Amino acid sequence: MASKILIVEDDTNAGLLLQSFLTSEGYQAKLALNVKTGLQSFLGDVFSMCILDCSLPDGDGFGLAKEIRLRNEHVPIIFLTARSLLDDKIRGFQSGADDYITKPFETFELLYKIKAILRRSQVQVSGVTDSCFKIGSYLFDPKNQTLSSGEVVRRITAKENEILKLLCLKKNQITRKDEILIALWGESDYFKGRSLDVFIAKLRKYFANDSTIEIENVHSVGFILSDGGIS
Amino acid sequence: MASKILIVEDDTNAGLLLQSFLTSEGYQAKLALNVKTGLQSFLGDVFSMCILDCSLPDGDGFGLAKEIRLRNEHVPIIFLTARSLLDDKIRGFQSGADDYITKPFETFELLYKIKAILRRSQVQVSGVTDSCFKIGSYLFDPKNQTLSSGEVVRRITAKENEILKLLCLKKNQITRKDEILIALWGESDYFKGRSLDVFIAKLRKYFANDSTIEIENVHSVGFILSDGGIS
DNA sequence: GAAGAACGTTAACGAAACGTTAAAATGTTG
DNA sequence: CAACATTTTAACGTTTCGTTAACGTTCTTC
Repeated sequence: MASKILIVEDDTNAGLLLQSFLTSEGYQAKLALNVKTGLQSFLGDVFSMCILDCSLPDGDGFGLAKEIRLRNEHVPIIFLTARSLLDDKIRGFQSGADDYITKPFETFELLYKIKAILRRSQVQVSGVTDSCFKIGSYLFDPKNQTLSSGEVVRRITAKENEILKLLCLKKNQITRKDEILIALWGESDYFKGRSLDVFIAKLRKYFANDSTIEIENVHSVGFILSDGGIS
Repeated sequence: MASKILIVEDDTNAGLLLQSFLTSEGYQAKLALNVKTGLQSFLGDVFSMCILDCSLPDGDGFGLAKEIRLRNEHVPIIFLTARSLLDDKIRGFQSGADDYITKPFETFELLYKIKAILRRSQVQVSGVTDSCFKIGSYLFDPKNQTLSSGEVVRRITAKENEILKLLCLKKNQITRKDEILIALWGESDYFKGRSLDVFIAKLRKYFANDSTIEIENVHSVGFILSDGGIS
């Protein structure tokens, strides 16, 4: 699975160029144009690395780095500095950055830096990344039993967690009812079935804000979790 | 315990200057003047990081880096390049370097790079080494069984220590209850579980002064130690 | 379109889990 | 063994979660 990299850069030209370069190198690059959407993007997915411009229209990269650090202690952060001012570099490192690169930069230089940093942080990320599901605007972390949307993190119960995990493993496909019942209760009778219905209702409520997410029922067969978007 | 840094640099002036600077910053710096003594030094001790000059009298830093990599997959390597040639940088990264810095350099810039790289490589081995954990405003030293806040040092008991260590290793993540029970008692029954609850209550009391620290319960699953950061 | 089965949702109940304090048991040290 | 520290058990109040019941809606079949 390709590493996801978040780019926050207000210069659209430079941003798109960087994005297409990283994509061509086998990464999955997401571009945001300001602090606000940058943070939103960060909260809405799991990234292996962030590349932040120092100066942004609605603030600066340093503040954004701190916000990101608050939420994730380990994700590597690289700064893009227009000037090679020592002061900028130091501010970057103090905000929790791992490295910086001065514009204009040689793309291969950036690529090698990215590789070096990812190599070092891979062990860290791999444990968390593979276990997260993106469901519409929500992020589901079955390991921690959390369902987060932007700033809001909701901790769900063990049973809800197990059911949602099964639904996610077959996203956009039918998850058979008896399959869930056997997996969670070890047996499949009328009452367990009703219990499952209650849990489905609860999950639907959690996703009520996002109209693209649906848990459809397939009569007397099972349920389908679907979100309109591309995962 | 100071981090040991190996410097391999043939320009004695620059080498000594760098050595004394790093020493003044609290590191333990060893200086070697060529590839041969550099490798000897590396093999004769354990270093947290290597800083290599590109051009050396009896070879170059790239070859040395490869030799070092052969023996240690993980030790961070920083190159000093006289020129800012892209080619040199790429050769450096290909030899397994983590970063480079062009001479003449601002010492503080190097210092921050060193800090950033050490921070990242320390996290990796944190599961192995019994280093200290930072928990909010507290410092937890599992080796000495101490929990200190400012001037105040409290010695905690063996069981408290073990439990807190497990929680710290998974900070902001769920530590499963049965995992703790098996690790400490070798079995997981009702009474051991109640005992664990008592210890959790004690730990909570120790952290009562710092409202950012929480030991949350995840019903029938386990506990989460968190200090302000959002998981 | 009528009847029965399956589903959607809400609320209430009770069992199990948890939080905390104190006392009893166990271990340690001089 | 005596004084002390540590751990376990007991006890009691509080919280949480899963199940069930109840009632309404939708779907399927004849």
